[in-house]
Amino acid sequence: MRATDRPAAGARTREPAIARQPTENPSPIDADEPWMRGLHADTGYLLYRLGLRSGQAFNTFLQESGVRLRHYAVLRYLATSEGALQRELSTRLGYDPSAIVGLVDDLEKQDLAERRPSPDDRRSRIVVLTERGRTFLRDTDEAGLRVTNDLLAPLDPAERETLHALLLRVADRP
Amino acid sequence: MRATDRPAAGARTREPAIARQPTENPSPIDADEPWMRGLHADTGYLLYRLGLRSGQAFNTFLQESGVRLRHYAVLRYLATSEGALQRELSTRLGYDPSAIVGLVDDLEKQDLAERRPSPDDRRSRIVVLTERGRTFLRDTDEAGLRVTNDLLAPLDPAERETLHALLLRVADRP
DNA sequence: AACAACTATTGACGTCAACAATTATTGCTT
DNA sequence: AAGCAATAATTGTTGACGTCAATAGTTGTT
Repeated sequence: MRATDRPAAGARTREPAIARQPTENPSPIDADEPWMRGLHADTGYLLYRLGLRSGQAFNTFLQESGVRLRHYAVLRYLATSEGALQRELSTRLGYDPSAIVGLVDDLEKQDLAERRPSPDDRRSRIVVLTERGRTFLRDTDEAGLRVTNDLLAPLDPAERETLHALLLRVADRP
Repeated sequence: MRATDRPAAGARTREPAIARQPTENPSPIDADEPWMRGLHADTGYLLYRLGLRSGQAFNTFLQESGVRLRHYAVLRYLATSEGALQRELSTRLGYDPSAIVGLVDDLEKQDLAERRPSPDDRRSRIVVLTERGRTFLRDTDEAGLRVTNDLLAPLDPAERETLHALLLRVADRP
């Protein structure tokens, strides 16, 4: 990959370039200069954009359930760990501690999780799934998978597997 | 205010997990249940999370430049299309029309882009890059690539290529 | 006993996405 | 040509979200 070669490509005859009538413009990506490559040429931007789309898809799926993606993430994490300190939820899920407060509040209001005092440290609260939280996860699991499958529709199973593995590699480093 | 905490917390020793909330789906609790797989088992969630990380990385990179990721996206789009209606920016970039207004406002304030009246339709404005916008893209291009490279550090070039191709396939369907 | 570090919590501030409503303009219909 | 639906840009509002600062209660250390 070219690192620092940007040798005075200037002299771009500043064409006025108006009135393109671009209602159905098929993106003329003939980049004679590197800085004018399209947005989709950047993997980071693709990730950003697909992340938004994925989050939206998940949220609309969860919309009927009363919880949102962030709550769902907490629930799923609790399903694997069976009890977690709020501080742990914060660091593992990447949310601010102050955000965890509200999330657990909401989950408690819906009887999907509950706080228990920690026997070791009275500062800490241990958040655990309730029975209703468990059945909620069980009932929504299938539909949740469908959301992802929908998102990855253009890929065949093998490609999805590859994508997942690559994303995992990228993600696994705090 | 820690007055009334957990009133009747008496018999809560082990949670024998009897479904007192009879759902219409009486599936029993098996050993390894699918609904308790980790969050990272879901590609959609991985995308969501990496998208957030990518967006943050881009924003911190752009922070010094005075613009943010959304502005940068507009600029990059303008670099390829050389003039676009705000409505076009809205649909192609996925932002709400009302968001485009503020973005173009900001870009105009910094003399990175400007609105021009459309000769065909007086309702429309054509947004074009200014000369300063072009040099801005040219100057920040290299650092922008570095952000993505940093994000994809765990992957070798071939894997990045694969990932990019897969993401492109997923993204390309409006 | 005093003090620094930590956990959960609250509050404030700015960003951001999703909608509804408004203004100016266009195109269609009659 | 006059009325009317559709459209482009804009304004405003609402709620979600991330970040940071500050606080109360608690722990461990000195």
